[in-house]
Amino acid sequence: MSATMRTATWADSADNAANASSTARPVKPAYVPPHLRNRSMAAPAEPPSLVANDRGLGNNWGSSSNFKQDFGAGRQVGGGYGGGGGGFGGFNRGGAGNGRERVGGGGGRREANPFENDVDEPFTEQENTGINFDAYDDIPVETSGENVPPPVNTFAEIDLGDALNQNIKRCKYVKPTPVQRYAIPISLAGRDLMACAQTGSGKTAAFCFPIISGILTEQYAQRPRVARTAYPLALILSPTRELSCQIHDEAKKFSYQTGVKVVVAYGGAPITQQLRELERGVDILVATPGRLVDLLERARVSLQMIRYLALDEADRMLDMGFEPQIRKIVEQMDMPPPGMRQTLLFSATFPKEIQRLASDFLASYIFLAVGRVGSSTDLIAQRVEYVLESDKRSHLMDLLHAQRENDVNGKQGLTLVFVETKKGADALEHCLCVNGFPATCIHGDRTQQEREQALRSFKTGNTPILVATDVAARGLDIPRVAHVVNFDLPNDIDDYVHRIGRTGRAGKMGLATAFFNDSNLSMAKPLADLMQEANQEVPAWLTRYAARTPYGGGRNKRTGGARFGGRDVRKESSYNKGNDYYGGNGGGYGVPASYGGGYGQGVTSAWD
DNA sequence: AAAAAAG
Repeated sequence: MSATMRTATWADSADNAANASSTARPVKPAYVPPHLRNRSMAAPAEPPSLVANDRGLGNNWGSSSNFKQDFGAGRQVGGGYGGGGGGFGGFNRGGAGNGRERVGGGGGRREANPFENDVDEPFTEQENTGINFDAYDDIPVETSGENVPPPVNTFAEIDLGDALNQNIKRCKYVKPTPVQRYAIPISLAGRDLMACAQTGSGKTAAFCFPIISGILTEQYAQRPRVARTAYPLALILSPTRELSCQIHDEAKKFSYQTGVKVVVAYGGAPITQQLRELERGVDILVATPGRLVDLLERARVSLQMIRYLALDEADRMLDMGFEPQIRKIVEQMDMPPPGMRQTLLFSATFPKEIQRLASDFLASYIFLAVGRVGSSTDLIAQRVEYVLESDKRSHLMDLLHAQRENDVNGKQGLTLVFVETKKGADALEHCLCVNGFPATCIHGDRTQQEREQALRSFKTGNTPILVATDVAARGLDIPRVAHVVNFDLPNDIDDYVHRIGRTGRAGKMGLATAFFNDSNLSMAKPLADLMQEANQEVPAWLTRYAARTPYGGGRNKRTGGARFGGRDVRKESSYNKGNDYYGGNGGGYGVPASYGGGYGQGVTSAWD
């Protein structure tokens, strides 16, 4: 891919300049912005106490390098050290002392301020205030299970600790989202959780807050000191590299100045840097399954100290064939069994396979189902247009052109264009660029660096058009996507729902346009049904196609009633008896009989 | 059939 091929000719010179500078910027997770590099270099003689304050660890503790000095970095401290948490007064308020001393020993590197990057975002809170928080109140939520802790209405009601509360403020979170209102108290109560919710609903914070808070407040046994092996306390698994990066970025914000160390590991990037990060100590490890298995086999990571396990986008991971690797990680390595760890399982859909995973990985769990923020029902306007294959490109450019005319205050709304194949993505991107539309693309054949660069360039608005395969369909939270174009419709209505879910996020309106032609016949009925349910105008021609298409329309999971059939699977399994580490709960897996029929059409349509 | 992910 030559650079010129990806250079837009249409954007004005200022845009081009911005584009060039942005794309030249390295975007690896460990990237330290220049101003921070300068700062740490400019302050070599910074007094230890100031460093300690910076880490939020209280006045008496001294710098981490002092810590090393006083207690010997490589020495086994032994049982007597157990008092360390209290003895260092102020260190996380009586907490995790010895467990995190590896982290403290991390060499006194100054923690980069993860919020500094927010300034780089051209779209600031000014626009974020446009979030329609009232929309949250309409989101349907269901919980089930034994002794479900009541939801909270404000962050203040939850005791997350000062440091975390401050980071919540820095994140400008005003009010917990529905999934946070329910999931945080459940997790803080130590319960396992099976949650049906999508990214964009505030899911990441929902599982990060309790994990960070737990790491800060609980005592942990001394972590073993095997050379070059990292012992994280929490593991967060996600299906794609970009999603792992995104979770890592957020988790770093949430754990800023808490001393809790977050590390990300994923494929496609050089492993050496990740190994170095791991050696510096890790409390929370965010990873894609493949790279983690690699690290486990190299014995560079051990899971024996895991207290928290979170699986994000579990259905997606199964779709991608990760089940063997996930089972290996969770069941066949040295991870503590259910009940000895706290497990949080998140999935946008809830098919049988996920239920089975839940019964295998969770102990006495609480089930939580949350409707989408800005579900297709209300916040996404859906259009379908009949476009011949040969007309798609010019039709897309017409749309993009019209969109440009409509732009208010000079800012180009972001447009995400989904295509079926990687080759198709490259070709369309090239076509758009040649015709003066600033586009980039993301798919699995691009290098990880190119992928991250494309995403960044898109997010910042430098390249307001992103052509993508399904790598970007789920989970990625890209604010300000104004328009999702299904240039090629997927063959599965679920994929369609996920794709259009990239817009209309956080209570803002979104537009989704689909190009339909005779190669999409199998989608006619599911699409028409979905749009109908979402109170969208269904074109008469689509209704006619839908009527003509044989029932079922391909593998249409939405018509299947097997969503909750998994309950039986759970009953059949006898894991329950043997693994009930909670003792008192008598094996209640707690999905109520009433659950199956409990949802309105509009709600299920957002999940299935 | 295509996409994603370990190298």
